[in-house]
Amino acid sequence: MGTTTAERPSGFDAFSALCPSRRLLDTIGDKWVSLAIVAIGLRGPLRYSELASQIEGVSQKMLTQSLRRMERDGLLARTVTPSVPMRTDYELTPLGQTLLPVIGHLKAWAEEHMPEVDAARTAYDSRV
Amino acid sequence: MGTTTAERPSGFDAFSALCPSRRLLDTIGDKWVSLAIVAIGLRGPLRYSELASQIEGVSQKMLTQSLRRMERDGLLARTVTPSVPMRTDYELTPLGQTLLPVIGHLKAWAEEHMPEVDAARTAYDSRV
DNA sequence: CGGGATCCCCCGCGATACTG
DNA sequence: CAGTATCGCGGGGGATCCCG
Repeated sequence: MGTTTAERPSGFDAFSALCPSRRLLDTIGDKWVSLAIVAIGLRGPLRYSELASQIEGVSQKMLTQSLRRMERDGLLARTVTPSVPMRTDYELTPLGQTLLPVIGHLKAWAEEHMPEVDAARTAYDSRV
Repeated sequence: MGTTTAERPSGFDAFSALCPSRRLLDTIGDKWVSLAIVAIGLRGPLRYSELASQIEGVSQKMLTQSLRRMERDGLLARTVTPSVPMRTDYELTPLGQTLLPVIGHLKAWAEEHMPEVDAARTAYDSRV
């Protein structure tokens, strides 16, 4: 409020400590959330176990927790098929789909610029 | 390596647990890193104190830590002017500038879609 | 298969104090 | 002004067990 940021037509500003958009920014920037969005977005609806194997190294707890939060935030839809054994599918909602390209670029940036970042680190570490 | 992800010309894949790009993804998705990138990118070179006031609620420790990591990763350049009192300016490197639009969209998405997310949360919480 | 519930440990992070 | 160093705790997150 006090500090004038450029324009923010939405009325939300992540620079503000108490603005809810800051929390949201933190959520969508999360590692597991990002990978889940991209995985589901690229591969269509995915089952829980497919997500777990796709996102290597994610613990059961973190995966479930992330999926729940994303469902609550309206980013993805959960469909349970009560067969035996049961089956659960996750897919992006229209809202989640608008986030896909954004996060897709983030992940792509990390993969594309890894060599440059590595070089920068080596240079930085060799100094002093 | 085992699981085939689409294509990855770079050879890096954040879905892989040990791939360094996963750590990088985690870094650039960080709240403080994101806000710092956007702040510097939008306002030109900024001094330490300007960043601190711009990014409300960030602690000295986290701000310094984030800036150091970003400098090491080649995302921003640090210029120290040894006057009295001293002065330090941070600006984006060319590499950091390529990241700016990506993170800018992330922050913008959070601010623009906050109402929809809020509505989704209310709907979710009212069920059960 | 797709989770929920618990335990527990580690360290991220804030608060505080000091320095060039 | 722009940091560094240290302490202390809260909770994020892994491991484990169990259930529908």
